[in-house]
Amino acid sequence: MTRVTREDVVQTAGRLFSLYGYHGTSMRDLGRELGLLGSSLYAHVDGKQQLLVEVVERGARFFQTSADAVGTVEGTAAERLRVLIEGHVDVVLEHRDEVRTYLYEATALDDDARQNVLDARNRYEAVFTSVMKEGAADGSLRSDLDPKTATIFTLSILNAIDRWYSESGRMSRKKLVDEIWTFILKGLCPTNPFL
Amino acid sequence: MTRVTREDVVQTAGRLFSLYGYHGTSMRDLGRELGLLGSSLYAHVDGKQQLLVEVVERGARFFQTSADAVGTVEGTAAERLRVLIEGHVDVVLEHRDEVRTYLYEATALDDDARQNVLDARNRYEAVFTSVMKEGAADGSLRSDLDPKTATIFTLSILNAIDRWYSESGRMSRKKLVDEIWTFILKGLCPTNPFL
DNA sequence: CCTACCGATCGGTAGG
DNA sequence: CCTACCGATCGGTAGG
Repeated sequence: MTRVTREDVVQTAGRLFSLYGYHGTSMRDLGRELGLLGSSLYAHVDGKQQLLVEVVERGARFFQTSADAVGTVEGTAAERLRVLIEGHVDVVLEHRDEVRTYLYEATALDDDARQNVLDARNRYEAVFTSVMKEGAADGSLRSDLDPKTATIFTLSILNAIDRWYSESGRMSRKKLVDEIWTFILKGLCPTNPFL
Repeated sequence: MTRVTREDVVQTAGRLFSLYGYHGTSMRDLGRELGLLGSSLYAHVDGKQQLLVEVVERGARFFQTSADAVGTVEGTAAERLRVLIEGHVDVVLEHRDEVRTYLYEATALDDDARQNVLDARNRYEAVFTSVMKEGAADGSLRSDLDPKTATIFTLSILNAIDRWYSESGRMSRKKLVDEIWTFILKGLCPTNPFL
């Protein structure tokens, strides 16, 4: 690495935060990873908390960008849900460090920034919930379950992916999405006409 | 609190670890919470890492005890799965601090203890996977899905409960289990004969 | 369980 | 981006 940029600092911070947590990462750790002293980082950033804010904001932005794109998708609500799920999986697997930090280190944020994260999560969740409601209306999804609860269960599966899935394993990303889709749509029930 | 016991120390450590993380909790924080100095804690425990090990082990033990009980349940695999799910929900909601520390702070454990946690998780997961396989065999669950993947998805939903569910909210614990059960069994698909 | 303390490490700054 | 350093805090110990 010839020259450390601010971008390098933020990215590496994301990696260390996702691996060891915010409180488990020192500015000296971060500097060492980049080949410079901890104190030299302050030429690039204001402080440690700013790094966390920036990494977490990136995580939030990736998800929101994915959700925004679904507004333009034509078709049934079920089709839009499929697109939402694909987008979520892509975000998790392509921005693992930022996503992990966003999901698990937000508690280390100062009050204002933490509230922003909660707001962002609620906005993102609301997109899923809307689609669930639309699905009940257009008949492409069940109408008798609580859309909010269904959203939470769906996101629980999606957010946990980074805790077990490895792209180098025997399950491809497409297969992963298919498995999720089948599980969420059809469930474990055996006497299902779609089998 | 008249007299601080070792049990008080471990329990309070669990609470702080679950709230602020292992690295976000100092021995002085823990002492303050108990009304004594950080250095006084060493009359009760060997060190901070020992506290983490103990809290995490409790989390693992609660889950394993729940899973062990299902071995005695008669009936179909689907019925045993339902019992496993009820047990998991009970453990999460009755031992939130230990469970959160078990799930999210295991990375702060020393190598040996962390390996023990991974082993314990695999043992517990294997109970679910066995039941999924039995369900494929006895016809009470679908036979065309990967039992390992179905286990992961189910546990993803169950483990995320502590991140959103509040016992003081409008959803009772029984209703929660019912919602999970319906979602996992029947999915979001509308044209289902069980509706 | 407190007093008094240890060496190590923390986030961060001044000045170049 | 380094040198040199700051006050604060860390996990932990000796001795009572």
